[in-house]
Formats: sequence, structure tokens, C-alpha cells
Amino acid sequence: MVEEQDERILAELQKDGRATNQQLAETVGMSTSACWRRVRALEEAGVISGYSALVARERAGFATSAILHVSLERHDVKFVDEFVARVMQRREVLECFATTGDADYHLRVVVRDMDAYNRFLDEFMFRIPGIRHVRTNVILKEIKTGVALPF
Amino acid sequence: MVEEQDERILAELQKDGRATNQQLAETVGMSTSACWRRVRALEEAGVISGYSALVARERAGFATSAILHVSLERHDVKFVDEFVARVMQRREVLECFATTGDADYHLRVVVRDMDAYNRFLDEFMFRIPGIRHVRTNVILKEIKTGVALPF
DNA sequence: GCTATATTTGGTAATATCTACCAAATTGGA
DNA sequence: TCCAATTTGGTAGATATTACCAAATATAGC
Repeated sequence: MVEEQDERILAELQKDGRATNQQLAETVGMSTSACWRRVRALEEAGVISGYSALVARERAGFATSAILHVSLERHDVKFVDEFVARVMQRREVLECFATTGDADYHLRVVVRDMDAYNRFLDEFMFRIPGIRHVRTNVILKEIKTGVALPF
Repeated sequence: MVEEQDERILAELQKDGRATNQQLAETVGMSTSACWRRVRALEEAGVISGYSALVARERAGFATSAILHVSLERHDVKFVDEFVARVMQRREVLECFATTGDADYHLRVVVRDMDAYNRFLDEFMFRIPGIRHVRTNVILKEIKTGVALPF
């Protein structure tokens, strides 16, 4: 489905999401119109789900971030759905994954400062029903924060 | 430094990284030229570090991903630098954070299938010198994979 | 291997957008 | 209050987008 030339397009658009269609066509080696149509098809097929400016966290004033290990008391749909719904609408939670291992979920949370993080825990996380355990792993250093899939 | 109107621009460009300058100027309520110059300034200041197409992992053929907890034997600069250098150039590692807590590092790794993950461990991770422990937490479900800072 | 059909391609041109420049407006100090 | 520095909106030439077409290429049936 996603073939050779599409992968070249995807790789390039991951590197530069604002590349003009002309640049893109040149780097992947096809005409502007063919290239443009393939990009459009990838968008419509949902392979490209969107475009985003990548903002430097610290320079934008978000000094604090953490990875949370979260476990639920019970795993009834009721509790799981409630947890997922709450997490989805909380914008400080950039990522949330259900995982194997000791914790049920891994979350990455980004806030302006430690004070905001404390409020996040008190006012949001600790009020979610059915939580068994929350362990905070403060991020000391971002070694790498990539979004590009390794084509 | 990053003020009110800049945050509106950043928020919008996070939502739609390919918004035209005209759309952007309209949504944030300023002239196209003023808006364009602010965007340019944000780029040059490194607040906007780039733009990227967001590619749907599974639709692009990357079925498997995991969060790894990694600890080092020793924390001499020598070992740390070596670890960081290797992780940086390995494209399957999308994210790497130095954290507090039981593990020294949290990594998110994305590969095409479990076989590729096994190779990743054998050929890469287990050969890094000075590693004490690697614990794999397979991602069962991506609840949320956001990149937008919560302005 | 050959034809008919469907799909993909490259070229084109009207439309839309970008981006450098200018003069006017606004801001911040002294 | 006045001056200097910065930011603003308007403009226009240069650039890019995007829908259309005919030609080329791939696909399937026989």
C-alpha cells in the first residue's frame, strides 16, 4: 500500500513539513503534479494525519516534564474508559501508552514549572477514580524528542 | 520573550503546521506581514525548531513499539556520552529521556515488527557498553501521541 | 503476446500565496 | 512631552498551488 516512492515523500515531509511541493517533487524525483497528487492521497488515506510546527519546549516556557507510571485498581471497561477519556482531554498529557510491565500506563506530561506539576497531580491525576498507583519520573534531560518514523 | 500573540501563533502552527500565512494571520488577528515576520522571528530564535508531517505509525507499517527502562552500570561521563551518542544516531529510538526514578533513561522505540525489535535489542541495545539493565514495556495501545505544547 | 481498460504521469495556466520593501503607527525611555 | 526604536499594515513582483488534459504506463483477461 505505502510503497517506495511514498516512503520517500513521507520521510521528506517528516524532515520538513513545510517543504514546497516543488522542492518535494525534486527531492523524490517526480513531476510536481504527480508528487502533489500522491501527497494528497496520503493525506486522504490518513497516512499523513496532520502537520505540526515543532516548538522548543524550554524556549516556549515549559521548564518541567515527567514520565508517569500509572496503574489502575481494576481493569473494568468502566474504569479504563473513564481514565482514557480524562487523559485525552488534559493537554498537559502529551503522550499516553498502555503498556506491558509493572505499570498499566506510561504518560508524558509537560508543564510550565514544578508548581504546575503539583497542581496537575492534585487537581487531576489523584482525582481520577480507580487509580492504584502513580509514580513520577521527572525528566532531567531530553536526550532526544523525535517524531519521525524510521523509514 | 514569547508573549500572548506569539503563543497564539505557536498554538495554531502546532495544530496546523501547513496553515498558510494568510489563514494564520486571520486566526490570530493581525496583518499578513506582521504575522509573517513574527513567525520568521520565532523560527530564527529557535522557538519553532522545525515543521513535520505527522505520520500514522500503524498505517505506515510500524506495528510494534515499546518503552524501555534503561539503567547504566556506571555514570562516568565516558559511559554516559557513549550511550547518548549511540542512542542519538539510532532512528528507531524516537525519544530518550534521562529521568529520576528506578531507571536512568526512558526510551520510546518504534519498529516494523517484533522481529525487528528483537534485532534492535540484540544488535544495538545489548551491545552498548556499561548497560546494567534494560526492561522492555511493549506498547499495547497508543492512547495519545501528541506533540503540541499546552499553551 | 496482444488488446482493452484503468491508473498514473507530466505539462500547463489560472489562481492563490509568499515575502521584501515602504511609509505610517505604536511603543518605551529620558 | 518628545525622540528614537520598534512594530505595524499595505503593496507588488516573484513564487507556488492546484485543477485540468492528453500522453504514457501499468493491469487484467483472453
